[in-house]
Amino acid sequence: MIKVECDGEVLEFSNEISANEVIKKAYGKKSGAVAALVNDEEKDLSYLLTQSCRVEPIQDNSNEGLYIMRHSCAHLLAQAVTELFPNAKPTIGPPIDDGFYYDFFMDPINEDDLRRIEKLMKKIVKQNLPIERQEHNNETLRKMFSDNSFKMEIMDDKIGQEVGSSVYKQGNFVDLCRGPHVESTSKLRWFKLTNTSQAFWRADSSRETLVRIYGMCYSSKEDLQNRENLLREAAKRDHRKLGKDLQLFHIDEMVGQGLVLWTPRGTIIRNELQQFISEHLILQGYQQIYTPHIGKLDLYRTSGHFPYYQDSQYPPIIKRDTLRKLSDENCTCGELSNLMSDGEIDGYMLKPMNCPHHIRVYTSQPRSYRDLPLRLAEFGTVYRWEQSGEISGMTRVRGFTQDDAHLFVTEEQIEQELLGCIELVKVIFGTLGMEDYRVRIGLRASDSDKYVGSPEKWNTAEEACRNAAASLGVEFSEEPGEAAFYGPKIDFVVKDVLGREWQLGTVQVDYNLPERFDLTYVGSDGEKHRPVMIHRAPFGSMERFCGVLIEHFNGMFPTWLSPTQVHILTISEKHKKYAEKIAKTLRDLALRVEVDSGDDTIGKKLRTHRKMRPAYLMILGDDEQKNETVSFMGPDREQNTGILLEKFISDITTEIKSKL
RNA sequence: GCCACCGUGGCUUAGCUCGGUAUAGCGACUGAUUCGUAAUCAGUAGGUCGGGGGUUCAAAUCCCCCCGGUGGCUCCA
Repeated sequence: MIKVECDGEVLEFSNEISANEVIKKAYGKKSGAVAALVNDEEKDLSYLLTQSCRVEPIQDNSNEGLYIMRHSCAHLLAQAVTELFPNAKPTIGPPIDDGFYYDFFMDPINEDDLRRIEKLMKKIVKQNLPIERQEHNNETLRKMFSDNSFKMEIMDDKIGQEVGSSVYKQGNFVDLCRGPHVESTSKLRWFKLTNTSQAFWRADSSRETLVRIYGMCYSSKEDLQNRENLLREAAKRDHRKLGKDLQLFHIDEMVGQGLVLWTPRGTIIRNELQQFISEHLILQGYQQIYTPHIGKLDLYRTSGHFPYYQDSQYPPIIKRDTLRKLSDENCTCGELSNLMSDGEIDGYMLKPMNCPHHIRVYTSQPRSYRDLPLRLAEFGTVYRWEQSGEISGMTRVRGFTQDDAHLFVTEEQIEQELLGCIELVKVIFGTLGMEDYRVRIGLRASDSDKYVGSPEKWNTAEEACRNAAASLGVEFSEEPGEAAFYGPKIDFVVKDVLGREWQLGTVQVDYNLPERFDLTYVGSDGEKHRPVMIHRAPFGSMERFCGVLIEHFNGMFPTWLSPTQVHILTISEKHKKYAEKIAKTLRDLALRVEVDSGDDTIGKKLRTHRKMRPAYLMILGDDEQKNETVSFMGPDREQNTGILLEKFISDITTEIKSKL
């Protein structure tokens, strides 16, 4: 007698019975179950219950259920691929957010192949092939997959020599897998293959290159369509598209990859943001500085950025005389590079970060404990040679301006100063309504020796990071191994419309550079002490932040940020004078105003100007002119007719001042 | 950097499979119109098809190289 607890009731069976039968009995035939939870362990529906236990269904629309379906869908993909491309070797195929992927060792495929594969998958779904689990010992498994070195490698690592494991079979396709899976291919109706890419076996670029095929998979047609709609909508607010449409920035192939040209309208947004930050810097006791865009190689030899990070830097600038001399001596590029690394040749480098310059501002004067914390801030432009394939719009570029600052502090001041930094980030994100961000604390990896600074100092700094994050009531995650080699950090990560995460603000503790530059301050004891540095950039970079902001606001910026705040449209040309008069009044108040008194119809003008998404669209005609009023549509899209100009002015200026 | 795909006037785009110097709309400009809430009418200008090379009597169309973009991979001190 087997007693099975299911849906709060205890059912009794005289013989062993499958989880599926029990669930059907308790929940009916259309339970929506794709797998079962047997004593809290995920099992196939076909799993045979041989003794008393608890059973619950895993629904197809639950996170766990979707995960299982997506995993099964990956198998379905592999079945189709191996049928169409018999030489393809399946490697791994996990479920991911919204779908799945599978990596194959095979020749690259194109879009047509992808559609052929998808078609075959649909056919297999219709065939309603049962998906069966089989248990095998290690020896048998190795025989089964002897022609697939990748699967063999997985077995070497994961399963070891002794233990047997399971495979799943559908039709003629068998895959090494611990499951569970849906019971039949017919359960996998709502999927779509999305794209292919190249990946490396074990994410190691020195290993085999694989063809990765991505797909999405849902439990219902509606969910799949919703996802497709979401992606379509997201594409519309892509900052690269809006940046072009709204004339916010331009990236020109003649200027160079990843080099942003800020157009007049985009520059307004950037300036407003910088102004906003500057105000808060003053409140927090920062001092702003300017430093040049280049520095001597020696500066970066001291900081350690040269020659070690050469791959991600623009090549150095060598003096003309030196180059000429070396050229006369038939010096090769390799020799030149060595001479630079050795310090025998000097030159200049575009700065890949601002810290060394700021450090030299620190050392320009003797410092005492009374000077600390010294907070030096700069909107500093840096240049990094990002891989060409990584560059994208404003979010990943080769030249960008950080809202950077370096705080030189005593050991005891770290926590207090971290707190200030986080507060600043919080104010900025709060003002802009960016509530959907996460805080990540990067800590040491326990097993690595790449870190500089004593373990005691690290403990203090890590604790300070935790306390800073916690005391502000921000939710945060601790991630060991995410720290920089020179100190722990707090990162602020936001998601874009497509769910991709972007790191924006960052706060980092640094024990390394003070050491390398031999920074000191005189303490109250009259002795020299080593300060600690804190790097922080609440926006990260102006480019990335604006890119994310464009998508966040869908191009409809709050009035204080809007490149053009009021667009004045006239009903006919005879209202031109009145429009100019209103425009002048508003411009005198430093409002950004555009006037369209052309001969288009009002309908046409509305259509044209709405495209630029100004904060206010103002319409002026006979009624307004006669009564000295204005009519407008504001950010709320509501029509306001016959409003006194004074009222409009007081409302819009209040709105701008309070950054609503 | 790697794999796949893409690149036609300011923007969107037809043509490319089966080679014979390019299609339309928006925008711009000119004129008419002076109009009350998502496209007034007519006309004009503007491209040699991302760049270079090759095949050919002839290339936007076929081949090669390069540049740029998109999606991923890898990377992000």
